Amino acid sequence: MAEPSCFYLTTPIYYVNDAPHIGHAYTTVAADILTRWHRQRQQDVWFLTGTDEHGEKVMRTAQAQGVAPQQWADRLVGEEWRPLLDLLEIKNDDFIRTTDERHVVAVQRFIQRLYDEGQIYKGNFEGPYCVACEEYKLPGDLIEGTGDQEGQLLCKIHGRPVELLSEENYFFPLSQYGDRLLALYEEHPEFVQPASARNEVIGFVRQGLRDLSISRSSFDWGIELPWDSGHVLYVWFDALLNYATAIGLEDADKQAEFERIWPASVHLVGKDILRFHAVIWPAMLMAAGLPLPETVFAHGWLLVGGEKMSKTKLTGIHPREIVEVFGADAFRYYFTRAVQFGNDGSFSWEDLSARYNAELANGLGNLASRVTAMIGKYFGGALPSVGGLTDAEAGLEAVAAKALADAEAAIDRISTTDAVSAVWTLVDATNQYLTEQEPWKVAKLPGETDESGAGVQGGRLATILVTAAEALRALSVLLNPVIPTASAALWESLGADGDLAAAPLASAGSFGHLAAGTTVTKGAALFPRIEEE
RNA sequence: GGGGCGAUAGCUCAGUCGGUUAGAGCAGCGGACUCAUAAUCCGUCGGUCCUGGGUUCAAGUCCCAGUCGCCCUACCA
Repeated sequence: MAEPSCFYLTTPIYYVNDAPHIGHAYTTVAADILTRWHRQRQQDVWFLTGTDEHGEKVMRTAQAQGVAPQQWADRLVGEEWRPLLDLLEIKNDDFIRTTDERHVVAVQRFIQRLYDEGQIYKGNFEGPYCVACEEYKLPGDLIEGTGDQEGQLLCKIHGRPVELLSEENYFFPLSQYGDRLLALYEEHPEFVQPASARNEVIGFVRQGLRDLSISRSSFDWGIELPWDSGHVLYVWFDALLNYATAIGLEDADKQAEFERIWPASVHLVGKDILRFHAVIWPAMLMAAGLPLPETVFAHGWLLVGGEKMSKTKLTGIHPREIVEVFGADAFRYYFTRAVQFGNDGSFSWEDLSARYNAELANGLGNLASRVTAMIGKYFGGALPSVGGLTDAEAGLEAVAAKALADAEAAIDRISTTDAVSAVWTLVDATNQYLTEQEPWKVAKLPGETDESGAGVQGGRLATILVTAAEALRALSVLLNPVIPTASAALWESLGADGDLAAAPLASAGSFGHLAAGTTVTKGAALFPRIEEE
């Protein structure tokens, strides 16, 4: 695969029906880690997130709260969705709302163009409608009535007879795209990832596609069809277009920007909305003659107590609950490390707490602490000059090189979990290196310290501590995409040169970057131990 | 009804193309060490790879049938 000129990654736009939970945060964090990683490679990156605000559900929720839909959306975006980004240290380049003027205008132009080209037709949608559900049902959602209701079809959920209703709608001929979509999946196996998601999509498309009703006339909270003000656009058709409208689709003034950024490198989605992204979205783009995204990546769910987290089952957890106790870095680290990206994974407070203490506090935090403390103790906080290197130093540097290479490869296959695992080998190897080299004992050997007890430049003690400090420098670069706050603190305490964000990722694969004489300070604990409450 | 995913150590999970004695982390147990956030390091205990068939020189891995769990089936990451 050719390296794209711009790494363009999107999260789904989140439905403003309710406040975020850790599942939404999980997606956003993964997206942030991937884009920060590419930026650390000094690559051109664009990272988009935002909110999906139209549709019947938002309208109803707003009504229930006694406010206009726009007010409701404004409130949730202002009080919940935007603050979530700050809470989690998300570094997005843009935030689009489907109620943004730029989006509405571009969507109308886009849909008008398809209409003018004859790619949208008017038809009758007729089907069994459940009044209680307020929606059309599929044959599979119905059961045969018995007794008094013999011969009637009943809604599976409500057990009451459905009515045959018809509605005049506009349709997108999705059924015509089946073959082209299957060819796409075949020719570009990377288009839908992971493989399990790809199989699911292929199986679904092989069953045959139905044309998609893309307008609604029963409510008005949506984007009006420009040629028929009695209809609003189906919310998914509206929502999917955000990925393109945000960067200038259908905007003559932003043509250059659009061409620079599009197509998307990765659309990150939860597996529940995979079909929209892997079936409808490419079909829409094909209809418009636009280049297709490279990859739609479906990740798994966070399970609580073995089940998909859900508000209705009271297992929804607000990200704030975790961040307030453990911090944003820990949130970002934990979900990345503990849940294999692409699979479902269990969340529990016990596991979070255990990993925080074992890996962040005892592993990385304590390592930083012991190294900076010894440089303070033996060298007054001034990094000494190295002496002769042994196999042990070369060995540790080799671990750093391999950690970098493995992590890079993992990021390229969108496995943030594997990337962090690879990086962590350097944390473990450095702790091990110190245990084996025993600098505290070396400090007592003759010739390693002068009369005042200060370490000697270029001695064995100096070499060990500089090597450990170099490993820490590499770690702060490698971990910057994952735990930016702690990485910055570590970088700072090492007195490393320049801006951490500007430190090329490649520099983490080798030692010798810290200048002798650099001031090393033992700062506050990166991850203070959190005792059980 | 149709479809997908999963089941591997007490817990959470890896396991590539079928290939030696099935791995990691945590928890447990034993030891070493004292620079450090009661930390770190080493060793060790621990498995009916869901069940039953099949293919194969060889199956956690492939095929068939089943059990259990979760989910999708067109508006929840």
